[in-house]
Amino acid sequence: MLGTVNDPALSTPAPSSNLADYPRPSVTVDLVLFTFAEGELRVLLIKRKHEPYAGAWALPGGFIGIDEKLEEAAARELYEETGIRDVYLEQLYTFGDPDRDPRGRVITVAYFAIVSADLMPEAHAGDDAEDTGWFNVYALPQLAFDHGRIINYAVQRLRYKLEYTALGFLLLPEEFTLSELQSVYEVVLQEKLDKRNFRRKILAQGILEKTGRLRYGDHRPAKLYRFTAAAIELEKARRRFP
Amino acid sequence: MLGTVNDPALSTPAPSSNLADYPRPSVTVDLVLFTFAEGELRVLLIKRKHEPYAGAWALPGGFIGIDEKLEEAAARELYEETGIRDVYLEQLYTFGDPDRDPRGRVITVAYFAIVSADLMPEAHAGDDAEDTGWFNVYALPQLAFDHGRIINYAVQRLRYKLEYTALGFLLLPEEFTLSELQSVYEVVLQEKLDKRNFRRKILAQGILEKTGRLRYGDHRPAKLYRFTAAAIELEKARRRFP
DNA sequence: CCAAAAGTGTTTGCTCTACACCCATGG
DNA sequence: CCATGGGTGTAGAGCAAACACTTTTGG
Repeated sequence: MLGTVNDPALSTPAPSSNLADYPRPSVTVDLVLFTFAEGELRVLLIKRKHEPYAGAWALPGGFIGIDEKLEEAAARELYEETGIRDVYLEQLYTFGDPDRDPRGRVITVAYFAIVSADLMPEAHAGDDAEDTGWFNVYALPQLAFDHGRIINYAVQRLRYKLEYTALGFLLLPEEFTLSELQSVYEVVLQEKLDKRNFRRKILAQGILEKTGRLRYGDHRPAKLYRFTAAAIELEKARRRFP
Repeated sequence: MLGTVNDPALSTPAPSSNLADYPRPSVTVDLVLFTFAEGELRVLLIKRKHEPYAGAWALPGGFIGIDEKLEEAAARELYEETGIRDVYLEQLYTFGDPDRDPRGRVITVAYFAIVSADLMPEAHAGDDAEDTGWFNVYALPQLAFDHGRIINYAVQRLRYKLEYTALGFLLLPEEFTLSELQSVYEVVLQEKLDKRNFRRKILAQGILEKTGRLRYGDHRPAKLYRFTAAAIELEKARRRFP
């Protein structure tokens, strides 16, 4: 039999169906962190410093601590590898095919995360990363492990969330124009939307308010909006797949 | 350092960021298997033979094999513990709080499953179970571990699936009356539906066909329907959260 | 013939879609 | 003054909800 019961924090002596009777896989968390900047839907990747796949781009993530909740591990790994904190986080899916990692059996619990472009502190590479970068979701480099598949899955989830909830605001800065918001929807859903219908629908939900400020650009200035505090609380509480 | 790399099927020698450097949790799969019988939404439970929680009711499940896909492990455990095979199966959520199992760190990947009442062979207790039984979801006994929470989560997912897909048929026998189908929706969604609107909507989808047979009961006989083969394939392929 | 479940249409309001022109500013 | 994106309303179609009575059988 391989391994031993390795949790010092728990006391019950192991009885008949002993954990030690079963080989144990390694378990990691990986994060798909989205943001929206310069008209692109972007995902955060790190360049791996170590084998396997040293030098390849991969999702931030790592091994769970033996006394750590899964979501805590996800938040910790993100912070350690990139310096980013306080993002919207929810569990995505668990990927566990036996051959997904050349080192052995590694099961990964993938998390889905969103950060606004303006709250996004400059990502900086942590210990396990040579570099970090934001990549356009529709133009990704070759990825380590099955991370391409994980990102595809996360993009589907994001589309779904945008169609059925108002979580789009998490991707944008605090203030934004309606055209910017529409652009988020168009880029994520990959379809063109009618301007008048989009505005009517989004305003009818009563979750936006004018900030009173204007964005000055090359031409006619646009009114700036923000999501109301009430709407933000409501959406965060809702989480249809917590 | 605890443990060793324990996957004999894979060959790459472990390089720098070694799996052996991290303590490994145990990983199990648990299944929430639903069916619908006698007007009740029911879930399959087994009575545990071993500690911890010996004698308590729990979800069928067990440790994953080290070379086994997660979904395969779920199907295998279900078969071993109950003799049931060939069910609709999809991943539900991964529960991994550090204190959810008194034996130590055990992460469980929960699966969501549905079987028709008629295909359901008599469940028989396997090696790890003293007994098995179908329980009304709305009248459950005390459950082992965090299995109550897992079932709640699965019921939410089932409601969701019924509202947005036509997966209700998986819960019923091959032939059923429209009133029986409506009753599935009412019991799962916990709301009363209008008979005429329900029938119109479900028939408009074009996924049902008359079998030509009738169900004779106490009173006026009801026409029997089945789902068309095309509709079944379509729904299985769709899986919005695969 | 009575009890009980099966079966059947219409009206109304709401939501979604398609669609085109004027406005305000910077250069 | 012109180029550019910002901003606005309406008509028609399709969908969802409310609502009550007749039919068929078993006992």
